[in-house]
Amino acid sequence: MPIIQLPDGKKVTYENAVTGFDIAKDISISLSKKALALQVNGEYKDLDTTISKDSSVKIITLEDDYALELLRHDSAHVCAMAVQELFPGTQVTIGPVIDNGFYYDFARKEPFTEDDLAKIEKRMMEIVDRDDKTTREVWERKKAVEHFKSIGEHYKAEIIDSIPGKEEISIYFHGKWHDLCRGPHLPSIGKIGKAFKLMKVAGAYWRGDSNNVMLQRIYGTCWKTKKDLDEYLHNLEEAEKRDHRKLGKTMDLFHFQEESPGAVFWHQKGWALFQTLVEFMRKKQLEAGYKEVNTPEIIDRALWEKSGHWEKFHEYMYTTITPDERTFAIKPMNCPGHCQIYNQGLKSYKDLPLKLSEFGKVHRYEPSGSLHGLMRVRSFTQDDAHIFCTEEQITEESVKVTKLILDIYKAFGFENISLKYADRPEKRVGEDSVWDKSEQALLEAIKASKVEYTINKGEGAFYGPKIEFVLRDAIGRDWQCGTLQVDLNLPGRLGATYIDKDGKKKIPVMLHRALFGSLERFTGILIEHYAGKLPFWLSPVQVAILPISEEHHHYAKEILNQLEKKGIRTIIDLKNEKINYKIREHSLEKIPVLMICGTKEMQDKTITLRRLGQEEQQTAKLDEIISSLFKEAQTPKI
RNA sequence: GCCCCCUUAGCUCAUUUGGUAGAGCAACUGAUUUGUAAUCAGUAGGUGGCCUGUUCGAAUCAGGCAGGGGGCACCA
Repeated sequence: MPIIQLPDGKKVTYENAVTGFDIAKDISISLSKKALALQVNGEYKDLDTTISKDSSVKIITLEDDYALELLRHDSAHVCAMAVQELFPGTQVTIGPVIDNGFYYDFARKEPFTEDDLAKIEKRMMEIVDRDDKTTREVWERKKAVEHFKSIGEHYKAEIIDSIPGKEEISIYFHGKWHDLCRGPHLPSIGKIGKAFKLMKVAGAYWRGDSNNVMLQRIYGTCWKTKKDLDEYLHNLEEAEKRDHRKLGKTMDLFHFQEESPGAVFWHQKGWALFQTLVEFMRKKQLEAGYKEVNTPEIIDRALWEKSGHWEKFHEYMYTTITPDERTFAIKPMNCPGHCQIYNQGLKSYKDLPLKLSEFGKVHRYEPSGSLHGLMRVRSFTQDDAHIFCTEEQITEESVKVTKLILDIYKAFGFENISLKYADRPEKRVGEDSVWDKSEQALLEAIKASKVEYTINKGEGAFYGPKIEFVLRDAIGRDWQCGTLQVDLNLPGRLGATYIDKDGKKKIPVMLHRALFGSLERFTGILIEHYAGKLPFWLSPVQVAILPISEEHHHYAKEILNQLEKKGIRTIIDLKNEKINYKIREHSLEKIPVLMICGTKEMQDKTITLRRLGQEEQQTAKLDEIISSLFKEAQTPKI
């Protein structure tokens, strides 16, 4: 006699065990038609699940958020069905739900082509029309393994083998087609509707391990309605428009070329932006008590052996052999260099914390397939610093670093920031007592920042725990930028010491920290965040002066002169073109301020100003406008 | 690094099955001297990523290399 409690608090007593479908039907016929699945005592189940014990039950319909997951999961199955109908002999592996859709990994010798994708999608539509009923069976493990082996599904058999003994092996049938699956699923395939689309084929390693064979992954997107699907596709197009690689070209900021893969050729405008960032960071760091230094790009292999980098990372290091047959490595990190500076002269506890910062250009031979515009390069500038301090100072310094990073991010309009905290991994160096202290210190820093955080258990570096700073951009993408790591290893290896109060030599703790990480990458993030429409202070060209006709050229040049005196980055357009043309051209270049001058302005010593993306104009006295733009050009206060 | 795809004028892109390339914008020249997102006309511009092969003939077919793109793996 199960008593079913519904979300509105109502309790219904049944004589016998009931299915979710029965419950829905008892509530209303319309609900039974809309019902997709169940939530029984918080767990999601199939609609036809039999309930024999007292339970609280919610009927899931398209209105629930969870419905989207069901739709996407079923779409993955339909994709697999379509593939196996069209390409017999293809083995299925896994097909989970992901953000915005699903994927399914297949094992097949011949690659899927773009045309195949269209065919598969068409077949999926037909399968949806067929509207096969879904049923669930629980199989005995051995039988399941043998069955899947017998039909040539070796990957499935392997998956079943690896499922923990306690769990039951559930097989879902959509008509004749069946798959090992945890579920739950929609009562019938037709319920997924047609708001889905296959997006792309890609390679993916079996079980995510690069030692394994490569499977073919088909990605798809799936939504509740056609409108949602269209909106998603539209958003993708919009995101493409702000791609920094595209904008970098059209805005004349930088380029790459094949002779130096993964290294940026900064054009004048891109470099102006880059330098503005550096200036800003330099100012903020000096204010925060950092001492800026600079260390060699190329250092003898021996030092990298001592620091441990050679052993762990030499395949990612560029090296060079000089005519005197010495092997040098081009620095992939700045920390050993900073340790050398620290080591000059005897340090006292009174010198700590010592904060050495550097805009250090580092080179890492990243795997070719990982390169991606400015976001992942082989040669980049870190806004790096190392804080040498005592164990007791870790907390205070970590709090300061966290605050500095958060403040700086906010200056760029990144309000949505989260932290990832990673604690001790299995393989590590250092005393557990020091790990206790370091982890504690980082956690305190996080709590003091009052920002949302997640814990990555066991994901810390072998030399210490770390915090990673993640910011969310204007279109909701997350970027991991800043990092703060406690290092219990390197100072000892490189012989860093200080004399403590008791007169004894001790090894300092080193905090590695980067605010943006790679300045190249951060520039890319900024370009995409602002969709190329950089704020005035960052814009490589801040003002374009557009005279109406030739008789206004003289006045325009006078304005240019005054703006340049104030350090405002200005161009003047003396082309023999109509004002419409000039406005269009410089708007497309995303110059934030256009100054138009004609006869009126020339007579009144005024200027007409038009801001990017706005149609309204503002006419005012020249000196007023210049002084207000000068203020706007200053780096933001934090 | 691995899988798939791509590489044609400065940029964006055409050239259907092999018969040695074409447009728009940009550039240049001339006319026009213009009031808030493209004035008109003309000129010039290409070893079709690179190499090798098949063929009477290759942008087109095959092989190799490089770079790029989408993923996977990697990211001290």
